[in-house]
Amino acid sequence: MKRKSLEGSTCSVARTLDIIGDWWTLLIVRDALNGLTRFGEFQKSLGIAKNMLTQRLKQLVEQGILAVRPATDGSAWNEYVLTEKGRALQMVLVALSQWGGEYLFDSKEKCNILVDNKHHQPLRKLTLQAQDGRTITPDEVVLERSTVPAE
Amino acid sequence: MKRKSLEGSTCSVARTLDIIGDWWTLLIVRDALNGLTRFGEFQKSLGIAKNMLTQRLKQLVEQGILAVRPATDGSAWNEYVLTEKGRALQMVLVALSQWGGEYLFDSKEKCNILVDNKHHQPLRKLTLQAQDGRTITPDEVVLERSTVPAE
DNA sequence: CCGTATCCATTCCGATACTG
DNA sequence: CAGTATCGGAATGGATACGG
Repeated sequence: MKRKSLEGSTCSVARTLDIIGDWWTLLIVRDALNGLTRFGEFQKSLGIAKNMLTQRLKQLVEQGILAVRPATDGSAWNEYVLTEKGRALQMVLVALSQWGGEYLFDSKEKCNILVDNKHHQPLRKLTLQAQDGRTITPDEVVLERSTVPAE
Repeated sequence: MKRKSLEGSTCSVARTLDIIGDWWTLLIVRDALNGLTRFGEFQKSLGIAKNMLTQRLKQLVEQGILAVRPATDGSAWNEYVLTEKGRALQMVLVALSQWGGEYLFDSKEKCNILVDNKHHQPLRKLTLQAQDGRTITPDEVVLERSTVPAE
C-alpha cells in the first residue's frame, strides 16, 4: 500500500509538502542555495547515500526546482542549479531557520544562521502582513478556500 | 541501519527538519492552527492511519509543540493544543503556502490560502529584510556560522 | 569523479481488529 | 470516540560493489 498522495489537494500547504515534505529535499535546496552544484559536493555535505541523492536530484529536476546543465569545468558530468522556482524556496528555509534558531538552540550554542552578505547581520525576523501592509498577529490568520492571488 | 539524526547539527535548518521534516507533522500543525484538537478530528481531516497519528502526536508532545490537556467537553479523552513553540510554526506554513500557491496551482484552480480574518484578503507575500529593515534580495542572503541572535 | 545497481535492515504507512 | 496492537507491503536509507 502506497503512500497517499496529496498532489491533488486543494490546500497549498499539502500540495507543497507532497513535493518537498521529505527528509532530504530541503537540505539539498539549502546546499544548492549555498552554491553547491555537483553530485559529490551534495553527497559530502549531506552524508546522504548515493542512491538516495540520485533519486532526490531526479525528483527535483522533474519538479522544475533544479535544472541540469553540463559541467563548466570541462568534465563530462552534470551540474545541478536552482531554477527560479527553486530559489523561491529560500523563504521556506528562512522560516525554518528562524524557528529552529529560536526554539532548538541554547542561547550559548553555535548555530548556522542566515545573514545578509553586506553587513553580516542576521535577517530580521519574518512578520505577517495583511494585503495593505499592516502587521498582523498569528491569530488573525485563517486558512480559506479561494483562488490563487494574482501576483 | 537507522536514519542519520541531525539533532546535533549546528545548522538551524537541519535541526528543524530533523523534527518536523517528515510528511505528516506540519499537516497536523496546520490543522491544529485551524482549531482542531481531537484525535478523531485530525484523523478525519488528514486521512492518516491511526497508528501514525498516535505516533506523530506523541512526538509533537515530546518536542513541546503540542500540549495535552483533558477534554473540556466532559469526555475522558485528550485534547491537543499548540504551545507557543507550536504556534510559531505558522510562519513556516505561510512560507510553504505562498510557495505552493505560486508554483503549484494553475491560475484558475481553486486553492486554500491564508487570509487575514478581518478583510479576508490574502496575506502579503513574505519579504526578506535586513536587520535595519531594508528589503533585501534572495542573493544577498548567506548561511553563516554564528550564535543565535538575541530576540 | 559521477553515477548506477544491489543488498539488507529499518521505517513508513494503510488496513484491520480490538479494548475501554 | 480514543486509542492500542498487529500485519504486510512499500519506501527509506546506509554500505558496498561496479562501470564510465
